Amino acid sequence: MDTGMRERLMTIYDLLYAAFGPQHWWPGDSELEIVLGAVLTQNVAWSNVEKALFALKSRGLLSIPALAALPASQLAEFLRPTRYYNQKAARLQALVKMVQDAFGGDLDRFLAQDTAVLRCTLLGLKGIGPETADSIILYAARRPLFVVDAYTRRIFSRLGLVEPHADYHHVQELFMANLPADEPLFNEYHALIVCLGKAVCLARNPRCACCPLVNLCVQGREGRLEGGASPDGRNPATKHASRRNRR
DNA sequence: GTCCCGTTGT
DNA sequence: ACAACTGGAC
Repeated sequence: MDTGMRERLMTIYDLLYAAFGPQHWWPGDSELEIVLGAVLTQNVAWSNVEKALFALKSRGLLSIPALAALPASQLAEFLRPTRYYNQKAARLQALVKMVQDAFGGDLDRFLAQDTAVLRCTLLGLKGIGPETADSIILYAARRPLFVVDAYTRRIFSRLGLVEPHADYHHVQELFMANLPADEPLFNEYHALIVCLGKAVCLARNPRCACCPLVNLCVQGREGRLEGGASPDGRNPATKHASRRNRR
């Protein structure tokens, strides 16, 4: 384990924690809610996921047998706020039916499987890719797998620690090879990344002026050096400079 | 108009 | 590499 890189990753963690505080993830009352939320939040704002989960909860449908028995078209209506509602309805039902058929509807027993086996089973389902699988494993099964999402890629490529188009496994290895396999740490770290990603390190107009990591960041530093009084951190000089710095 | 805790099939 | 899936909040 590269102690220099470990120090850098922990410094970033400490700065994020100081800025945003503990996040207490996953937001949800049950393991089933975590699993459903992990699928429903794909490419959708969490506020929309909450609407869908509330629609199910208020009708007493937050159980594996109830979800499995629901007509797909009716489930899709409840999932409408989460975009791709037809796809997500079919995929959620495939998931809950698998737990019902292969594990007698016992979600705890499904989640208690060996981590590698669980991951393969999840990845074998349509609609569950690496991020969703790892979210379920970290936040519902409570195993120390680092979750990589679009925010992680964006933030850590802007920090200059990964290539902009590095694949999922490569980014995951940056964290897992340099940090202790500590479930509470991975839980909080990913939550803090999401916090920074949605409030500060935005895709088009990053708010570098109020970023707790600005002193560690290639883009943020350039924006500041080149007269980046620009509150949104976007000016022609910044764009040009960051392009020049790419490999 | 911007942004969103992606995955699949071409 | 890229389109399809295809809603709501600020």
